[in-house]
Amino acid sequence: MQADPFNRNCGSRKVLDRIGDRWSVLVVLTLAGGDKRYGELAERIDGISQKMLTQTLRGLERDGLVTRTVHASVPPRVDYALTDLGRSLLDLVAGLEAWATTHLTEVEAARARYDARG
Amino acid sequence: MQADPFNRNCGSRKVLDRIGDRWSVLVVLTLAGGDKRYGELAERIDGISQKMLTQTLRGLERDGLVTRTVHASVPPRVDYALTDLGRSLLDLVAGLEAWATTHLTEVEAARARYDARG
DNA sequence: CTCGATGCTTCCCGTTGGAGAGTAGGCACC
DNA sequence: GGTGCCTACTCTCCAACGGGAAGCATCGAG
Repeated sequence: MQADPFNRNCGSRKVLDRIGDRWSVLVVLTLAGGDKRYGELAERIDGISQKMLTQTLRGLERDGLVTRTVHASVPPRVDYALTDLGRSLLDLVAGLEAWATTHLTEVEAARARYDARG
Repeated sequence: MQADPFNRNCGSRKVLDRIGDRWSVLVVLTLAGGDKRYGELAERIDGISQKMLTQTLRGLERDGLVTRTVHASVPPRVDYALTDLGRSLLDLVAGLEAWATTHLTEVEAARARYDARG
């Protein structure tokens, strides 16, 4: 069986959904700078809800992209870090970020043009 | 003002959401092979609803990534194609697809491990 | 003995997305 | 002339998803 993201039942579609997820991209980018705590991630990624941060981290952990380390202290401390697999995604998501920032003005210009015509 | 996708109000966040969208990625990949009609896209991208296909195409058109050409014939014919801007995304989304397919087995293994521990 | 810190979890509700039926408009066949 | 048929949507209904806020568990500090 060949991997084919265009087939909705292929596992690669699910993988693509995960790595293309809006929050996953930002979490991975944030962890690029080294281990981060839950609160640090929440602070850096503006607009993410606690529920979605937890959910995204669980998904990334399940897929082997990040590790979750609990320190038995009070108050609790949980560190998240990229795995080797997660680090192999870094170039790609950094590329997405770079594209978004460098082509921002072109996209906004296109948008203005489109909206002007209606 | 510097573009920062981590800020929820920055335009680059919206651009990142668009190019990281599950359906946008698949539409762009499909259009990589040349112009496609609405029905061809719907057929190729397994599992997409008509509503989301229309919505995704409109979004991509608005952002200047694809063009929409209506041929005044009966039955109607509408062709979609990538713009230069859209083509500049190709390497990136092809990279995502490649990552998904090549690391599929690793991700599935990680998932099985995670689920086994629970 | 209450407060605060931290990392969640739960509840409520508005928004989003999927499924499927309906629409427009002219040609083609009976 | 009526009945389909074709394509690219558009509309309607409903389930699922995501945001916001509040609750929970733990233990030391004050």
